[in-house]
Amino acid sequence: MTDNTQRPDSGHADRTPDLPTQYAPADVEGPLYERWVERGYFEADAKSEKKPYTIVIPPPNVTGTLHLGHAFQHTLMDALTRRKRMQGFEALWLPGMDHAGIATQNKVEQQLAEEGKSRDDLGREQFVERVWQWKEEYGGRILGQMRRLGDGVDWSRERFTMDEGLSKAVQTIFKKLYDDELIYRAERIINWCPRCLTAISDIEVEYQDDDGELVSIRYGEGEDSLVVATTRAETMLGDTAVAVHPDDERYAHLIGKQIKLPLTDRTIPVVADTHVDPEFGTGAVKVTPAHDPNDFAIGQRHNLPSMTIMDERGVLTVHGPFQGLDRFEARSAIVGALREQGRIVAEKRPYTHSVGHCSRCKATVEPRLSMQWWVKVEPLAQAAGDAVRDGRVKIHPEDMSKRYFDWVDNMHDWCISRQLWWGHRIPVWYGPDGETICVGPDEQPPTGEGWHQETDVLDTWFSSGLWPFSTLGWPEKTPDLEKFYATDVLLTGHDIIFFWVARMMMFGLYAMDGQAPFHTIALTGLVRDEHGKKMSKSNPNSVDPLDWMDAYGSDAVRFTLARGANPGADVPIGEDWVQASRNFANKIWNATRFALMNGATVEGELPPVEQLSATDRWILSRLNATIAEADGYYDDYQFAKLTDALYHFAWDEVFDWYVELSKTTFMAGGEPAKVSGRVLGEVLDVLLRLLHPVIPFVTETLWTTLTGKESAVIAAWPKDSGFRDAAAEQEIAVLQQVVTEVRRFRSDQGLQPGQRVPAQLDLSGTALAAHEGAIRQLLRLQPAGEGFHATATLPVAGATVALDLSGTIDVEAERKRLTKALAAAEKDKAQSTAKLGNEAFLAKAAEAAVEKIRKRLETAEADIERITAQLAGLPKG
RNA sequence: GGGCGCAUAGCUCAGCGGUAGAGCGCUGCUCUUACAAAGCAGAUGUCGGCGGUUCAAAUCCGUCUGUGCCCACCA
Repeated sequence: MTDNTQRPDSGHADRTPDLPTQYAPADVEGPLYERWVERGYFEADAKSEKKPYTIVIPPPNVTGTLHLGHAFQHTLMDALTRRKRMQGFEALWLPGMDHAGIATQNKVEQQLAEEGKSRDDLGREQFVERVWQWKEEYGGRILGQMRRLGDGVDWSRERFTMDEGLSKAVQTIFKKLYDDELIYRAERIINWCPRCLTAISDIEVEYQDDDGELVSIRYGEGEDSLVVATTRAETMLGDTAVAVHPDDERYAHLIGKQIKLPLTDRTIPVVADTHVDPEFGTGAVKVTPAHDPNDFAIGQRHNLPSMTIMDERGVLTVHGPFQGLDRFEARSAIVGALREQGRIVAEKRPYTHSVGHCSRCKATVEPRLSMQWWVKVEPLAQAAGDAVRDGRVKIHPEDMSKRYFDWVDNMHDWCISRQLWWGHRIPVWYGPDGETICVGPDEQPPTGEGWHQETDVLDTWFSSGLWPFSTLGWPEKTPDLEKFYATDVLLTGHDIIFFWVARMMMFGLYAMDGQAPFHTIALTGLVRDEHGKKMSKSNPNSVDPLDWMDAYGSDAVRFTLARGANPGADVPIGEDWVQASRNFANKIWNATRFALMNGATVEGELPPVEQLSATDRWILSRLNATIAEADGYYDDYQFAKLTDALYHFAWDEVFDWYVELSKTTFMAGGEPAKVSGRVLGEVLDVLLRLLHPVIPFVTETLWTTLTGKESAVIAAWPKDSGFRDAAAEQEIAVLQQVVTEVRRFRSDQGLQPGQRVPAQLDLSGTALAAHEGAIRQLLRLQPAGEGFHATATLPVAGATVALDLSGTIDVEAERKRLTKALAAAEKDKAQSTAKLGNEAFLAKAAEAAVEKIRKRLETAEADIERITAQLAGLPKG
C-alpha cells in the first residue's frame, strides 16, 4: 500500500520495508485522506448498535479560509473523534458552514462595487441569487483545507445554515418563540453600523480606546446657563434636555427651567437625574435620547422627546447649515461654529475614550433609535445557566464557567433583526390594517392586497444557535437526531462563549425539551505567535497553516498545536516548533524502518512472561503504563500532556533505550531475537495507534506497513493489559545509570564515541549480569585481554566498571570529575542527615518520603567512600 | 470602575507542599547495524519583590510591582 513511497534503491534485499530513509509527508498525506473518505470510515451510521459519540463542528464562515485557530481546534476535535471511533463508538464529527450574514453580504457587495454596481441595482431577489452563486463559486474554500489537515468528518452529513432543512428549523423555532411571547418587536436604541447599514447586537460591537476630544460647551444665557462636556458635539442638535444630579447645589436653581440650545432656536429643559455623576466633568450632561443609550433612558424617565438628527449613513438631516454633513465632518463644523460664538469653554485633546466599532467592518458604531426584533432572553438564559450550575453540562476548564455565568446571568435582550438581504428572512407578515402574523413552516403566508413580509433577516448567530440539532434533522424526529443528540463535546475558543455557546445552550434546552445540546463544553485558548503575541491578519506575524503543512506535513502542524494545548490557555506556535514535530514524525518513521529491517512483527501471540528478558518486560510494563496515562489525558482534554507523554515515551524510552538495547539481541539472532522482534512489533503497534488520533498520516502509513492490516483509522484502541513489572523497571533504571555514568566518563576523558576501550565489568552487586553484552555494546567496551591494566575504576550503583586507557587517562579531568562528584555526594549526605535528624519531619512526613531520604543517605555515604578511595588512587598531578 | 489570569533556564511553557523540569536554542565530541530532520555528553535558574504560615514553600496566605484578558451606560 505504500507504493507511493517506494524507492528503487531502498537497500537490503531480505526483509526491506518499502520506506525511504526520510519521511516525506507530501507523498503520503493527500492520497491517504481520499482513501479514508472513499472507504467511508468517517460516515456514521444512525442505525448502529454502537454507542454514539458526537461532535458538531463550529461551522466556519462560508467566506472563511483555514487559519491556525481552525487548525488547532480541528486537530483536537479530530483526535477526540478518531480515538472514540477506535474505541468502538459510533463516532460522528459533523461538518458544515455558516452563511455568515454580514460577512458574506459584504463580500458580494464588494464584488458588485468592482463592477460599479450596488445591491440596489440588482434588487433583493437577484442579489440573494448572486450570493448563492458566489457561494458555489468561491465559498467553502475551507472545506478543501480541512481535508488537507486530515479532518475525519462525515462529509455525507455536511450542512449549511441556509439549507432547506436548517431554514425550516429557524422558522420553526422562531414561530415557537413568537407564540411563547419570547420574541417581540420594539423600538429601542440599538447599535447601528452606518457602513453595513444594519443593526448589530451588543456583542458584535468591539470597544477600543480612540483619541477624541472632550469639549465643554456653554448652554443657555447669563444666569440661566451651564457648561456641558461632550465628545460628540454633533449630537447636540438632537439634544432635548440637560441633566444634572438632583442634589447638585450648583445647578439647583436651574432644574425645571428652559435654557437656550446654541446653534438652534430651541430651548430645552434642565432635568434632575441620579444617573448623572456630579464629580465627572462639570456635572451637567447634554441629553440626546435618539443617539445615546443612556440619554435614551433619561429621556424615558423624564418623558423627553427623541430627535433623530442623522440618517442611516450617519449624515445629518436637520435643516440648517449642517445638513448633509457626515457625522465626523459635522462634529468639527459644529465645534467651529460654537467657538466663533464663544461657547467653547475648554477643549481637551487628545482625549482617550472607549468607542464602539462594528466587529465586521470596524466602522464606528452609531447608537440609533429604531424598530427591531428581540428575543426575550431571561427565561432562556436562566435555563442555560442552570444546566451548568446543576452539573448537567460541564465546562472545561472549570474556571471558565465563571465567565459563562457572568454572561448568562446578566444577559440583555438579544436584538436579532438585521437590515440585510442575505440570511433567514423573518417569517412575519404585516397586513393592511396593521395586523402582524408569524407564519410557521407548514403554514401558508397570508395572501391578498396589502400583505407583505418583514424585510429584515435574522442575526446569523440565530441559526448557528440551532446548529447542534438543526444539523441532525430537527424539527423532524429523524434517526440522526434520535441517535446523535445530545452531542458529547463542544470544543471551541473561549472567545465565542457569548456569541455562540450560550445561545446554543438557550435554544437547545428550549427546543429539545430541556435536553442540553452537549455534555461537555471544552474551551480552548487562542493561537498566538512564538512570542505569545496575537496573530491577526493585519499583523505580519500571521501565518498560513497551509504553508507549514506544505513544508512539514499536516501531522507536524497538528502535533505542534496539540502539544501547545493546555486547557483554556493560549497556544503559542512558531515555525521552529513545527520543525521539531516533523523531526519527531521522522524519528518514528525511522524507528519503524529499523524495526522492520530486524524482523519486528505483530504476528502471533506475545511470548509468555517467562520467555521475556528484563528489557522486554521493562518496555511492556512502560507501554501499558503509557496506555493508561494516555487514556487519562485524552479523557481530560489534556492534549499538551498527552503529546508530551507519548513523545517522551517514544523517543526517550523506546527509541533511545529499547531499540538500542535490542540491537545486541537482534545481532545475536536466535530465539531471543525472535522474542524481541515480537515485543518491538507490539510496542510500535500500540504506540502508533496511541498517536494516530493526533498524527493520523504517518501513523497510518507505518502501522499498515507494520501490521499489513487495512487501516489504523478503524483499528482497535489499545487497552492497558495491566502488566507492570517494577523489578524490571528498576533493573533497567540501574542499567541506564551505569551506562550514562560511564559515557560521561568517556566524554570527560575526550574519548571519541566510537573508540573501543578494553574493560572489565563487575556486575555482581547488581541484577545486570544478563545485560553485560548490551552494556558493552552501548559503551563500546572490549573484553579485557592480555595485559589488561585498569587505569580507571568507576563504581556506579553497585556495579564497577574498570577501564584500561593505557596511560592516556587525563588525570586532571578525572580529578575534577571526582571532586565534583564528591561534593555532590557530600551535599546529599548533609541534606539527608539534616532531614533525618529533624524530629518534626519524621513525625509528620509520609513513610515513603522518609524511606527515600534514608536511601539517599545510604547511597551518598557509599559514594563518598568510593570516590575518596579513587581520588587517593589517582597519580599525583 | 468591576472580574479573572499570569510572572519558573536565552525563548515558549509544564510543575502547584518534600533533592528545580520539557521543547527549541546554546557548548563539545561523533556517519556508532534505522534516523545528521540523528546520537552521546554538557552548561544555564537567589522559581518577579517583600512579609507570613509550616519541620519543610516555586508550590499555601497577605502585600507590592509588572503584564495579559473579559465585562461595564467613563458624558
